[in-house]
Amino acid sequence: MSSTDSETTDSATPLDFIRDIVTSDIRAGKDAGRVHTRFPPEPNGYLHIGHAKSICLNFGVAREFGGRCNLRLDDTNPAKEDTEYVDAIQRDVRWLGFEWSALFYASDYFELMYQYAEQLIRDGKAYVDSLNADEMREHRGTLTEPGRNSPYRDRTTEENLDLFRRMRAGEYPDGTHVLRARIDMASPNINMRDPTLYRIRHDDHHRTGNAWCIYPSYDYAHPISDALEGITHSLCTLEFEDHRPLYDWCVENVRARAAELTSRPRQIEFARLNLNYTVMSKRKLLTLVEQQLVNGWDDPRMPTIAGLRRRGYTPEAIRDFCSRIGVAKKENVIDVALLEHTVREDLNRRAQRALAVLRPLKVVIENYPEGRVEQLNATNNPEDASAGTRSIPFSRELHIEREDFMEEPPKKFFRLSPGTEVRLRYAYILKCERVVKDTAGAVVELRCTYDPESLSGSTAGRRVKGTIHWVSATHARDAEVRLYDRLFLSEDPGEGGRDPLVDLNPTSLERLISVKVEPALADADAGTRFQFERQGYFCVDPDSRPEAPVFNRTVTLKDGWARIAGRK
RNA sequence: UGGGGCGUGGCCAAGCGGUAAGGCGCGGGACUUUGGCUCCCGUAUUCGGAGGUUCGAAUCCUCCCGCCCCAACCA
Repeated sequence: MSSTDSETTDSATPLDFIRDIVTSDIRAGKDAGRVHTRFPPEPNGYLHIGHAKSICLNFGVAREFGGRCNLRLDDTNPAKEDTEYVDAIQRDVRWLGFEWSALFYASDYFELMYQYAEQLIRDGKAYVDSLNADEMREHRGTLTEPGRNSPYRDRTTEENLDLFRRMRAGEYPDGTHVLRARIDMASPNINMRDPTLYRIRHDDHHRTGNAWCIYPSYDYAHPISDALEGITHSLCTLEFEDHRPLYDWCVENVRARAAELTSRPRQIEFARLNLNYTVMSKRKLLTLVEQQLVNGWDDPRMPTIAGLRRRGYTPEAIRDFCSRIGVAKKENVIDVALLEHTVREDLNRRAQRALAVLRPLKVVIENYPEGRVEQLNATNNPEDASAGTRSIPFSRELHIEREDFMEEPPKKFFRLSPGTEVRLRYAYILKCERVVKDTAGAVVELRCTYDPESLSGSTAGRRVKGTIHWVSATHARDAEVRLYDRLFLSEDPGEGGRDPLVDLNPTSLERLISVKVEPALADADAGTRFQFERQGYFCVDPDSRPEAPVFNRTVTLKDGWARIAGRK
């Protein structure tokens, strides 16, 4: 396996308990020193940032130890799965910078799994049960009481085989029979109380069509898939810890009769990622999409890989995030500020700078000649000299940011107010002489003067406290900007079992439709990222057209002024 | 009242018997034509609690407390 993106930008991956285990396994000569992992998503939704943690772990471990990592679509439940999802999953894994050693589907193994199941029956390790779901639940017992054997538990091998074959042949409707492992109905581990191996589902499968009407359960399909692929370390999340004895049971009992299964994969569990102000379950994300509370799986407010991509996140930032959060067994809730920090850090060194005025306020420079236009020199990226410079037009009428002017400024306000001066970025020092208001008293225009001797870079050496961005009114292009805020107001949406939807942030999306941007911006391709100086990082949305450019705000810049102002 | 896990600063996380790394966040300062970036400095006398072993314990032992997961023919 390999990584398609530069790895040098990622900070060194720290060791964690899983890498410790792999290291000692190699040292002990297990699996002849082979390391083989797999990333096994179910194609029933889009991948999210939590999956990114698993992807980075599985592909990362394989890469670091010279091993392999498969992508396996765990498609054992036709009712929920769809090819749209299998395509999206592959696209997102690749975009994150990983390439699988091999691509498999659990459904590739349906015939083999079926044969193994028949062998289990012949070995007396599985039986067909004809209890319905309710009856099965009653027989299962409770957390503190053992279960009771099903009256069908002691059917003969011949009867079980016959029934199972007829299940496959489609002779029975959904829910009438299941194949169960014969383990121990009194086990203190409920997962070992004769778990279901196969159920009847007369559903078309996205890959196998109508070839099957019985489908293996996760608990049966997963260990066998791992064993068939020669997986050595099967990494999954904590909630499967209780399933490990069953995982081992399947591997052992199937291996005993299947010479081709040479490997004995080991399941290791780690804590899934949780992010504050975010929901992470595919079920909840599906609800947001279906109820149209967001604009699809790739809505920039979604924690999906597709959403983050459209929002302007880079694969490098996401990988860096995943390496910083660590891998452990402790339940965790990562502060979304860490995710934001990793994009800022990445984009700060990569994104070209630009001037854009989100909420324009008109400025007329009374002592600047009418009709005159100067081309001023601007730095494309102060963090990267090779990014070069560009020229931007300056003229008598400008737009500045409304919030950069205050008629009655508080102390420490270093921007524009009546009678004060600011530097116009890359241009001159500007002084506010007069405020023009409409009949309602709202400020509609500023009449200003400039200091012709103060051009940026000149030797005048005069300094003012503040610098603001601007754009020439006659040259500016109009654009739409979409400002995103967190989707949920609560740090823990749905906390205490309430509906997470009541925690939705009603203003998570704000569209600004008359943003003024410097001319060159309008022609940028979808996906291009910029820093709008003093504002944040923005990314050209796929909806963007040259005559109607659209930018998504990826993340704001850190705002020291907001912090100071907020204290008062 | 069963079983499986987990408890180190606000959030993560190293640590594996020799005297608490690092990151994010937060606070202060320097620098600054982005109130960005960068750079300094500060931020756990203590590791869920109580006992015990030891010259020495976050690390070993005992008991206790708290939190999470498991009773789908989901994964």
